[in-house]
Amino acid sequence: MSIQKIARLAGVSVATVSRVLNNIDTVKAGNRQRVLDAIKASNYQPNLLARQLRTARSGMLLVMVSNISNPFCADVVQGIEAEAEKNGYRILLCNSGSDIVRSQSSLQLLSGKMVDGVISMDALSTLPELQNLIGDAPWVQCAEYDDASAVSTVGINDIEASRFIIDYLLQQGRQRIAMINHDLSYKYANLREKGYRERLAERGNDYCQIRYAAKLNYDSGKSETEHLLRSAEWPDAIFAVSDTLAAGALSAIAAAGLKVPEDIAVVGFDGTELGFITTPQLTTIEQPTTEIGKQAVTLLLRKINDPGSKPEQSILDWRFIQRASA
Amino acid sequence: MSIQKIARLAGVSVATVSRVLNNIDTVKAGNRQRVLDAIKASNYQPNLLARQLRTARSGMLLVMVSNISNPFCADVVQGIEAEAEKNGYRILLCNSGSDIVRSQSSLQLLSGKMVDGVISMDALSTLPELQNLIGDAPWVQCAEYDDASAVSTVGINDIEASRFIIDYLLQQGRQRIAMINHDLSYKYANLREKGYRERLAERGNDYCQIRYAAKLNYDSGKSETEHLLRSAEWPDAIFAVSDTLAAGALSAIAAAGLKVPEDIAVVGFDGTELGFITTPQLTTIEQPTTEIGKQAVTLLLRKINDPGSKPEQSILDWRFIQRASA
DNA sequence: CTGAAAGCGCTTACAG
DNA sequence: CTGAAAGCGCTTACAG
Repeated sequence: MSIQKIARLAGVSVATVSRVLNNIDTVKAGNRQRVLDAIKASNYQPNLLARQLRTARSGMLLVMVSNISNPFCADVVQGIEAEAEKNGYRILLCNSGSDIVRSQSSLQLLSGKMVDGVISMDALSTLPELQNLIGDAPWVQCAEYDDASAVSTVGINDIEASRFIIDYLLQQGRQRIAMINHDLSYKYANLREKGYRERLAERGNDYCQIRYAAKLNYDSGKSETEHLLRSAEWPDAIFAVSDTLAAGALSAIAAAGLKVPEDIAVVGFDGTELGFITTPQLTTIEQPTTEIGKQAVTLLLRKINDPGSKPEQSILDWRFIQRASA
Repeated sequence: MSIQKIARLAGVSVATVSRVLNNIDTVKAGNRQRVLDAIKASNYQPNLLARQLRTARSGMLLVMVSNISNPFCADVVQGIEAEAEKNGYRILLCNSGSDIVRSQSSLQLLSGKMVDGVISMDALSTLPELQNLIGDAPWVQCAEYDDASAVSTVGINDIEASRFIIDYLLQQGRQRIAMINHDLSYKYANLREKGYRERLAERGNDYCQIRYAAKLNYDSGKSETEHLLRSAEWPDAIFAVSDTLAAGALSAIAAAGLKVPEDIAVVGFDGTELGFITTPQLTTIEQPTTEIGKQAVTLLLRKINDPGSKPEQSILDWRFIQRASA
């Protein structure tokens, strides 16, 4: 079923059908009605491929996340969706699983003109293989950074947040603060680790133990904590870079027969709903999650509408939330 | 940058460039190399819109979920992705938020030929507005059913699982079993409620209280439980149709100063990781989550490759998991 | 082994 | 207010 057949059915030209489809009001009422009738009668649906090929505009934004199971990601996506919708854009979500082949395949949607721009929450900038797929297409990094700053980014000041946590834990009298970090290919992981190391050094504390979680989930948090508990010198506090990891840490600690926060304090990161579900509830850094998503869309649309505009860096505020775990 | 320009650069016809792009091996080595060089030199990326318009095949599957924040959905999606990837397909995820306008917009990807088929985890079949968008395009309902059975479905036997839970709770001596269900526009919600009602009636138990959660999340579970606790006759057991709701129930019960399972037993549904995170850990029904996703893809591809084939209903096994909450 | 040409289904100046 | 025609960027018989 094509515009051709509708035109034939309605006894008008394809141009007129197209005008009706696009709500161009120069069409005479009678003709409009006949087209509308023909469309209804034949259950015609316009071919988006043809339309977008012609107009070179898709109205779709690609969102690449490494892992939708992480509630933080899901919350950011919600912000993205809300703002995109408000501006007449639709979201396509791709779960990269941090897999380069899958990321590559997703980005073909961009280079292949199926989407108008991309918001990524993954460590793409470290992957030169992907650069030529992105080219200078509209792109913003969300809750992650790009060193070259050739791309717009939105996030929080990770170093400061990290330093704040260390200060807080030291103030509570903790002596041996361990960190459960994410893969260092993520820039935010570097920054949070920097804050951790710097602040401990400044305070003359030389206990420093860092584990790197393969994934930001409960299981990784649990097994990395088990590692920490097997080490010679136990930590008396754990700073996990995501609430999901922190939830895993709590489990491991409980399974070892230890108490939180008495024996070991645990601090999470993100401020997701998980912080209410765990026992004890999580002390954590709250990110302005949906706001990050909204801001990302704003920056992306600015770039789409004015391709010549300069990349922008947007830094939003975080908030420390004290609950029972530390 | 188009195939035309590459052809000009390489001094061959567009047909030859196309052949190189599609790995058709009739191209003479010299020409192939010149095309490859031209592609590299100009960082050419094929336009997917044009290709797919021409071939009428996209290699993409649309997955519609009502809420990616639900870990059950995320797990099913993982199964879908794995199986799709194995068959050379790529996934596009759309988060409908149970919003009809958004669902409609997503389904245009199907009617607009941008994807080859759709797997939905949402209650679409109850929405006649969407039927004409789907038409007879390849479609499978995942963890949800269609009465007309004009569509393939994959899921578990919800009635049986529900009856099992009731039996278990009665056996434990529970007298007043309440249910926190989801919106009845979901067929699975109907089935589980049917199991609940039927079994209670069969056992001569006439306490029956049902709350309907607006969303399958922690917050809804919590507030519906608060409602239950305000009612005249408190339940001594709560059957929640998802682990997320059950997690909310646990919070509300703890906040009311009551103990689980001593005062109130709680049973969840799905068998997600959340069941390990809550305190106490959740007694729940485990669904074969990733398997459901894989099976959905299998059925969908069968339909795509043989459009004339009949819809199939696939019923997988569930498992009762006893943990501390009931 | 290769190229000219048709065509996928749209939109959009342009002319009337 | 409307239609004929060009063209978006590909693929694919067809002829050579």
